[in-house]
Amino acid sequence: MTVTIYDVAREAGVSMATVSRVVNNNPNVKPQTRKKVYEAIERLGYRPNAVARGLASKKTTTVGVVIPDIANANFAEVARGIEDIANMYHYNIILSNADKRKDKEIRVVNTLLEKQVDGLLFMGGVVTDEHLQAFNTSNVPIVLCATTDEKGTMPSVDIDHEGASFDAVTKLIEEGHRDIAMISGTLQDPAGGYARFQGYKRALEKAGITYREDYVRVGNYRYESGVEATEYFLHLSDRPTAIFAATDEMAIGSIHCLQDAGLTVPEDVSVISVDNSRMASMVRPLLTTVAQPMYDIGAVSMRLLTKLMKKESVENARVTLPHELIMRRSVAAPRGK
Amino acid sequence: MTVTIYDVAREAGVSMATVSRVVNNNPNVKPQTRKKVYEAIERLGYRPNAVARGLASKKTTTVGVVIPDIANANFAEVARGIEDIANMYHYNIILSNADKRKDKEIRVVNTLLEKQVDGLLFMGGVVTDEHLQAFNTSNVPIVLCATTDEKGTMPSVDIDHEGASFDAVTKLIEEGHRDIAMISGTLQDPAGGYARFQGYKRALEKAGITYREDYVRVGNYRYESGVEATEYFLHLSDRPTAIFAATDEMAIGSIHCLQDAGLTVPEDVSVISVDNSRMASMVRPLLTTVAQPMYDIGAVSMRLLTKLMKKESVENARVTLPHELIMRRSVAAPRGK
DNA sequence: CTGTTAGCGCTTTCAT
DNA sequence: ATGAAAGCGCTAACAG
Repeated sequence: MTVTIYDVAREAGVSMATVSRVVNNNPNVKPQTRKKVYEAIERLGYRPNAVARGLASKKTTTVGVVIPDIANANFAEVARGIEDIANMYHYNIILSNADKRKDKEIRVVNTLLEKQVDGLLFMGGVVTDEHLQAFNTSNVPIVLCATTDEKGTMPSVDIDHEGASFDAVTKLIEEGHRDIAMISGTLQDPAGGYARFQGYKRALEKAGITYREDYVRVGNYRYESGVEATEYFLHLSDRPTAIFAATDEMAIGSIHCLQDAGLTVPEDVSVISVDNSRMASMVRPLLTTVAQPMYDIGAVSMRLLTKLMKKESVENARVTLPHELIMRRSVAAPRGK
Repeated sequence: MTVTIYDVAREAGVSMATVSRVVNNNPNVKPQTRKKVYEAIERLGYRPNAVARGLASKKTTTVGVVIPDIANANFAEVARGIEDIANMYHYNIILSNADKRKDKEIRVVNTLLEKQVDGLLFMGGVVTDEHLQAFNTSNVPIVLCATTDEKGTMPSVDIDHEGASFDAVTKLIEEGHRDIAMISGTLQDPAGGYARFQGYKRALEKAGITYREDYVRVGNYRYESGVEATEYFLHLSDRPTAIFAATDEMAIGSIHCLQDAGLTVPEDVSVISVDNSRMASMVRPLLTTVAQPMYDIGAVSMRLLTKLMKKESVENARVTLPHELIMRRSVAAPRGK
């Protein structure tokens, strides 16, 4: 019922080996023979079985990608970068969602490895010792994508979260702000959370501004937590003149909360964030934010992985991509300056 | 170097068959033996080779999902629904992006089939005869997800795009509007485009309102095209009192364009759309929109696929999920009513 | 409850 | 340029 390479061989009057050569574009086949084989393939509607091929050749031309949350626009963008480069090098990708849960992440890595992927891209999230342990059992290369491990033992591609955050807050300071609040991500998250918080603190410190605990609220990256945090700030006796949000989405929540309270952005309160998601251009006022090159993170990490899979030498297996401040309309000098 | 089932067998002093049985949770193994095998597995760090297993058993416990655009929030949501149900039934999924391009869609379907997926979910986009032809070569079940084929020959789960659109426009009419413009998607797209346009026309017709060509602009589903279309409407001598956008994103572009022109929504112009994406709650005013159950579309289609894969009988292989009007703040009666 | 033995459909030496 | 034959690592009768 399924037509195999053997059927094609018989139909074309050649051996399996020859059919295999034709299918794999091996040049050592007489054009005439090649033609015969192609015709037989056509006639029979033969479709190579990638599973059998994978078993025989020990290569699947497939790379596994574990993504923390497919519904997250940032990760989706990274995935696009991965896809594009994977296509270019003729790799297929298996995208597996891991729900940002450690147990599932590890399970998914193991499943992918069982499926004999030729390489693995591990995206986002915290990389614990348990992760490292799972990674170590692999005999195919793995690169971290949009995350890094503390130890620095794995190949990885990421941006400088701390620096991006530092730049955003510094911009506020340059505009003359001193009362700067932050809507942070969870501090357990080393990249989007902790690092950005550290950048905020460092910028303050450098400008000689004393850090105030009540100027920091921890959010969950979502819109709602942006509005909640901002509500809190508005109730403070000396409310901030500027708000730095760890993500665009929280920043937009913040802007709307401000506006709903009758304040105008940026005249009354400035808002800045990091991400530069598409939504940043879909608010009024347009959001000033630090752009992270998500697509590039995907592309570069996939490119790195191809090198590793081909056992090419790589000069630098831990790359940090540059970020950039995108000036739009949500930041201005504080009132009276 | 790679440890195989044979190594485990030797280490545990049993046969390959027994190891296979414990790995596959076959009850016909003495607990003691089972234990021995588990220990050997542990000691050797054995990881079953899914490729070999797939070849031998002719089952991969993997289903292929072709997604038109992974960066599209709607599709991502569908994917989540698929994922959740797939997990529940212990299927892995291979997510393949197809860039909304027909050639790539067909290529991707073939690749997935070569990889011997046990079933296929084809998401979004137009289903042409060429698609049908590719689907026909498959000997595993395929279900259309968030789309249908005109012919009605394939299993599918979708919503009633025409009806959703009709309901949105009818809401506007009930509020007293008669001058209703539409920002449509491309008319070549049968679901999000053409069907919604038809719904608009039918609602108008039913209310005895004459259709005006200059009240319809074709957009590309994106924010910017919402802005552009609305600019056009604003230049009309008798500008509409309400705007119906085929997607939330275009609706938000429309709202912002209106606001930038000094108009207020919904007092001066009402705006309604269909989608109910998360963004609908991230604008001012909050967007009134018809909700499509994207997650459910994914979940239901995956569930349907599992039945098909198990050759269970299904009563109805073409399901239409209900939509629902979500009243928020972007619609009001026209001025002077 | 356990072992033996054929394959699954293909790639890959090794000959010729 | 082509063919023969030996696996790849596993499952699935079948036998016992």
